[in-house]
Amino acid sequence: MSRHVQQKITIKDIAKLCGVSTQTISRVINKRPDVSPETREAVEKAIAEMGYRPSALARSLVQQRSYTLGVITAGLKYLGVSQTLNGIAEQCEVSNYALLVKELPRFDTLNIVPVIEALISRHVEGIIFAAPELNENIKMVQSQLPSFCPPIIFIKSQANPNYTTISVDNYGGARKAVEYLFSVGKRKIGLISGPLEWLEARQRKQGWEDALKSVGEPTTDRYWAQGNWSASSGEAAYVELSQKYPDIDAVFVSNDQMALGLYHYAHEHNIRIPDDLAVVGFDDTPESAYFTPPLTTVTHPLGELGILAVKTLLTQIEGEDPQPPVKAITLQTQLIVRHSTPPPGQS
Amino acid sequence: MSRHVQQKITIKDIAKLCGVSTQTISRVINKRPDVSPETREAVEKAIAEMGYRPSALARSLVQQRSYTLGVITAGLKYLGVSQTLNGIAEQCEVSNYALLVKELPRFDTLNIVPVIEALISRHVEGIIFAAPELNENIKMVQSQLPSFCPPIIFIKSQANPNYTTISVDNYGGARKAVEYLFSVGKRKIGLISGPLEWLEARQRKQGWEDALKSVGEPTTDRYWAQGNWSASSGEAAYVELSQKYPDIDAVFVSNDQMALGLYHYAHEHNIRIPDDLAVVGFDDTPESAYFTPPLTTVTHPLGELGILAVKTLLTQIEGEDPQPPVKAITLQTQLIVRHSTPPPGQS
DNA sequence: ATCGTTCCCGTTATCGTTCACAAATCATTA
DNA sequence: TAATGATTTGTGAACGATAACGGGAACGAT
Repeated sequence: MSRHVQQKITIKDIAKLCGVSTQTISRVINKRPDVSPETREAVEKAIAEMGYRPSALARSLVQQRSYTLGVITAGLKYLGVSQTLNGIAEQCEVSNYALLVKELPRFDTLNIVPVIEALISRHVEGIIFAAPELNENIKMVQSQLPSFCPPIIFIKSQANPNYTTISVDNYGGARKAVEYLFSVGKRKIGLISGPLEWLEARQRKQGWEDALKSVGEPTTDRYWAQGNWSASSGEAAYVELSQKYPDIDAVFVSNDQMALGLYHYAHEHNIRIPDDLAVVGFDDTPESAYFTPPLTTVTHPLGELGILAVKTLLTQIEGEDPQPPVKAITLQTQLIVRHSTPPPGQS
Repeated sequence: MSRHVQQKITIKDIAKLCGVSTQTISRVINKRPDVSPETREAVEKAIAEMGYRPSALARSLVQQRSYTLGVITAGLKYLGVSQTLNGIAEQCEVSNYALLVKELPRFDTLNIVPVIEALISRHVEGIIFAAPELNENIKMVQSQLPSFCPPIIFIKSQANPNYTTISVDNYGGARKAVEYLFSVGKRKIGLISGPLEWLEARQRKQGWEDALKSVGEPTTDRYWAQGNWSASSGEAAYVELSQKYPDIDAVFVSNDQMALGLYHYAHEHNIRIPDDLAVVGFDDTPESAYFTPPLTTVTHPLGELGILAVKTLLTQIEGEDPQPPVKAITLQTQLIVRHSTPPPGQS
């Protein structure tokens, strides 16, 4: 089998060509001061002419540093995950680290040992676990981590005394959404949640519950239906809600796509938004501003999440402290009021 | 600075522990037959107990094979790119290759030498260039490729005698869309294109032009406005079209998001879709089925694109032929008729 | 003339693994 | 009995680079 091995040019070739030792070449490559200007120039010329590229692999081996991070994702094809990955990738470029991506076959893949091992065997210096927390997957992962594991950060998962986590304030975002609906006079505020296996879905649900409780309209498990994040499930969930609770006058929908499904149904059945039914989404996808009517929604700083994960990881890796403190970072959300809800102050 | 070097366990530690040579350990790891059952068992036990993981780095170095692919992307935060990346990542997992991701700072980054070098220095065995073709970027890239470069595949770029390309039949998809609009009685069929710097935008525009020409309704550069793929630009482009050509009765919009922008305007101005204005999009995003009315659109097999890229690359890498033939693969699209156009047969 | 610096460069060992080959052990056959 | 073969194991070099150390040359100062 041809490996396209293409007779690599190594540091030795350059050394021979220049009539100096490999060490001198190494010094030039690494821009060390102790090389005479003439030698340096000659070496640089040879490097350029031969098209020599130092091997990061060999360097990693001897230096015991790979300048590589690993990220574990699931559901890359969905917008949320990929936006976070985008943040991670961008920050890696900025910080000059390479990025190794492992995609899990499913959201709730439990046996991640081979995945972690693949990363460790490639000497990543840190790992970002960017698959969503659902069921007990994170616990499983944590229990499976090998004893010698590089620093690892969990994105979007519950704070934990042993591991650094970076998440979005789903709870607060949901509360803001519901409190706003209340402030504009809505009283029968339903919830279309994501699948409750998902931590994010539970957190948003809790925000909805607590918001209503705090204004004296407890839900007692009513006015609630569950979707699976997809538009079609959002539509189905609303059908369920409107049948069970015909007096519903607002819905907090756990993501924008399900809200779109709801819109679809509303348009077909002449339900006026926001007059008959106010709607608040979650995620602030770029499209949501162009729904009809434009969707009031909660921002979800997915890209920042990734950027911050890399930055945090790098401070751990490059920091002095061999046992850096565990942090639990939470990013705040923001309510974007558009026209699927009455304007502020109205009630 | 702490590197968390964590006194790695190496093959030597295991060898010492078992009282055999490292070579024997290597044989066990690689499941070679020439080890006695007892030794093998003892070694396996030691490996498990010590939590030893072979170093893929060291292995890559000596074997001159890294089992790693590199992918160069731009605009990961957009759904299209990330779906392709998803396909690539999935197929890499299946084929047991690692994946190194480099994200370009901009779509039209011209100097990609450092990016390619970063990949080569990490000994990737193949490269997938998955940034869209716009302006002359691909030519630039190709002219910059170092003489010793692993096999490279260009996704979504023009066929080329020197490099393997994998693309989607944008032209054919556009033709199908326009021909369908014509077949249901629309005659003044406009185009909202993407930025013409993008090859994909040009190809779709060409499909629109040729389709109209072939039915005797040449456009002579009329009935056309340009957007930038975003919903807001789609809205603006339609405003322009409808003012210049008030008799317009259909639009082929180059992606679903711009179509959403158009919808937004249409709803606000009581333009009935499809009666007053038929609309066809492109991409078949999951949301498009939940637009009001559900959008007729053209499928865009982005995930397949990635899967195929990896498979093709691997046959080149693992194949016998040191100079595998250049291929130009084109994936077909499909028109999905929903309710933003009249049903078939009507005219 | 001797010494100490500074500057420049080379030597040797090392990172963790595999390859090619050699050597040892044991059983089998002439 | 010795030779043959099969099985199992070890040895040294190599992959491509860097770290640590040492040595020679040139210089000024004593």
